[in-house]
Amino acid sequence: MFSEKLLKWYDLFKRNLPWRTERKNPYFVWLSEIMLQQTTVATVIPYFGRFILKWPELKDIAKASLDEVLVEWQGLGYYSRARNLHQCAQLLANAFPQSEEELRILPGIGPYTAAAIASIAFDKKAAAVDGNVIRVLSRYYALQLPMPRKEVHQRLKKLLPNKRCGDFTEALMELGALVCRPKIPLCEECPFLETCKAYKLKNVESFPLKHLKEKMPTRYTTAFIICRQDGALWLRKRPSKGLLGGMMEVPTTPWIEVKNAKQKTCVKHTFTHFHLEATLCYRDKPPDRDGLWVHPHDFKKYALPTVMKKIIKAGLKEFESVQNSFDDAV
DNA sequence: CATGCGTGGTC
DNA sequence: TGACCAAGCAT
Repeated sequence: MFSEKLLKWYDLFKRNLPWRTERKNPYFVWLSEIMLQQTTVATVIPYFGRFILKWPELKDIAKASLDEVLVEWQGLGYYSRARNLHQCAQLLANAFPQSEEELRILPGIGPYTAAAIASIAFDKKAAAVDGNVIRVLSRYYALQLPMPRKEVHQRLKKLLPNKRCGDFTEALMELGALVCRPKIPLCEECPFLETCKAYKLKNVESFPLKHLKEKMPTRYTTAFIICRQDGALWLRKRPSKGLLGGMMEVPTTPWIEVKNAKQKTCVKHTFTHFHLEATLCYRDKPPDRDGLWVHPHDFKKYALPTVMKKIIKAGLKEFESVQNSFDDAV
């Protein structure tokens, strides 16, 4: 029996992760699942710890402002998750629904997360299909489909146990993360070594089929380091939707795919679907009224995405050396 | 259904 | 250094 063998393995090898508490905490499960979307466990752990320290329960984060949530989320990426998290907390305020169907309609909760919360937090019989599960079952059944998600979902439903559904969901993902890894899978340590079709075919790593990706374009911009005599920097808030929605930034020229030959790239950063190269430009007066002065000491009060932290760091460093050489000269 | 949406680690 | 990857969702 698939589920029995998997659960036996899980009991022996599961990790102690901060959201895996003895008594199931739906708030912890929800928060961790949102954070773990497209994000590694190692990256999530410190963020999760800070969130539950600041907001121990759902009702606590429900009282927080979006800006407060974005400040704690800064650096984690995919900022729409933070906006949806905040909205979801406000909608619920008190408690989570327990069915996959009711969870599914909440902001930021899609098919995977709904099934994951229903099973992990409430032990409902729900099939949670994520990247791990697609990889594990694509290999186990040697699925040659280019888009195996639907097929994997059908197969997974038939594998679900009647007891310990939550553990089963976590176990399958844990197997994918620790043993049935994308690269260099540890097949010798896998409980399904003898029944895995991909292993029998001796090409485990070729599953699931990966489609070639288009090369990412590079966009170019000039970022303005607008620094006042007292060291304060001019920042503004980005529009609430889209790329880095609701986060703070230094003013920049439009990000376009045309390189200005004369300018020298100071900061490079890669986003989901393009590279960015930024040139720095120094000013002492803001271009308009859209923004505010922020002292470096107060940066932590504002939600700055990693790309802007890089630009500001490079900008202030450069500014300092310019100032110092000026000071030396006089 | 394809595209937009971050970041840090790894090889 | 750069390409690829990691517990998806919204539109």
